[in-house]
Amino acid sequence: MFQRLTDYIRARVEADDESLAFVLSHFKPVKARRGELLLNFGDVCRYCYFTNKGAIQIFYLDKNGDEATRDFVFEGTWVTELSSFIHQKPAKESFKALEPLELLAISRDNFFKLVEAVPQFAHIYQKNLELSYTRSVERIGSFVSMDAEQRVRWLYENQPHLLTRLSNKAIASYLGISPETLSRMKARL
Amino acid sequence: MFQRLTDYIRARVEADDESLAFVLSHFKPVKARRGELLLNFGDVCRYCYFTNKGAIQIFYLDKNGDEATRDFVFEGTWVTELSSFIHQKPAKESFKALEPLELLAISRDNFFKLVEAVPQFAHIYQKNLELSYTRSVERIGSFVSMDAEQRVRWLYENQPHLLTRLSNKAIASYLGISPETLSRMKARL
DNA sequence: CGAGGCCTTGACCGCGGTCAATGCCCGTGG
DNA sequence: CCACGGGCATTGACCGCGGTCAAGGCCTCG
Repeated sequence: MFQRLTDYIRARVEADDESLAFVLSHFKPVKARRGELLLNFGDVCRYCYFTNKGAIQIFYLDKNGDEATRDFVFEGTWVTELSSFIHQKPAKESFKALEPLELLAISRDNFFKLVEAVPQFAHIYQKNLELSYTRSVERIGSFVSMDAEQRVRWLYENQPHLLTRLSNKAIASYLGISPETLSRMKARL
Repeated sequence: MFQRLTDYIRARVEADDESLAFVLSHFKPVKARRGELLLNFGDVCRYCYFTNKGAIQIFYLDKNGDEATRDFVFEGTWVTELSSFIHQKPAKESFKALEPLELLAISRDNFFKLVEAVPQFAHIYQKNLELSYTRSVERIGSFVSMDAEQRVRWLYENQPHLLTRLSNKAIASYLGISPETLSRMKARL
């Protein structure tokens, strides 16, 4: 249950058994079925999750009620609606299980207690913020500087694993294009 | 010269005079003229800047060689190409002075030395990462879930100060639309 | 003054969205 | 075991949002 998170931590920081156990003790296992909503926009995001297994779609609803994907999350990474999580205010995004999920959940208070108390945990948090921010910046760049075809090419070259694991519909909404357009472009490449 | 940064720090953390002076001693003043490039994509981003005065455009070049704006930065905030700054590898973005600039620059090594040595500085860095990431996430949401008109409206409602301070051309490239389209939409609102 | 850049407006066009039809896959129940 | 239904992928036809091109006016700065 905690094996993956243990490996994750040990791969990133030096941690004695006691600190590690202390950190792990603040997480509790959570499961979700395919299609289940982990977070519904409008609700407060009470937890930060470490993903043991599965795939999650983070999305907005556009004016037509269609899902507009902000990001995907897979095993070995974290997921939370940071703004909602930090300030415990209503979330603007929703999380949906695209596959059966095994997660480890930690509450806001416990999370920041660990950040204060365990320097290694603060370090992991900092590195994650840096990485998440850097990825977001790249993604913004793709929207302001590329057209639909260039973004599809970019996905093929930089995130090919997404193509094999996710539905066309999900990928299209991630690229900000319609499923039909993605289908046509795949046929042309 | 250091007044604004001093105020900025004091407003965010408790810091004795000695720590504060220690932090400030790692920054050096930099000026730039309107139109000057602070960073050219392909070069390594050697500094993180605190903006005392002025406005900066962070942009990519699209396939036509036009500027595609990832973000704007004004006095009282930080600017760096984080990925390039951390790993000292070539930057994908460029920075341009839209107004005469007064900056305070700190090198990568000094920056992370302060993060390690001064808890208050680490805290400010963490809060900034959280805020920057949160803003980026919102911006990605605007691209996947809104059309051009909705993004213009969003700008009017959430960032009206941009409209008075920046050229239409710059704002259009920030919204991912052409200057002509922005001009037409402004006429209709 | 003149040159260059920006804003605005009009005319045109093409990328990509929408709508609809078809076929496939797969889960569910008779 | 097969029939049925729902969701997704694909393809074609059509259309509209927004980009491109061009012209004219204005402002700034050399």
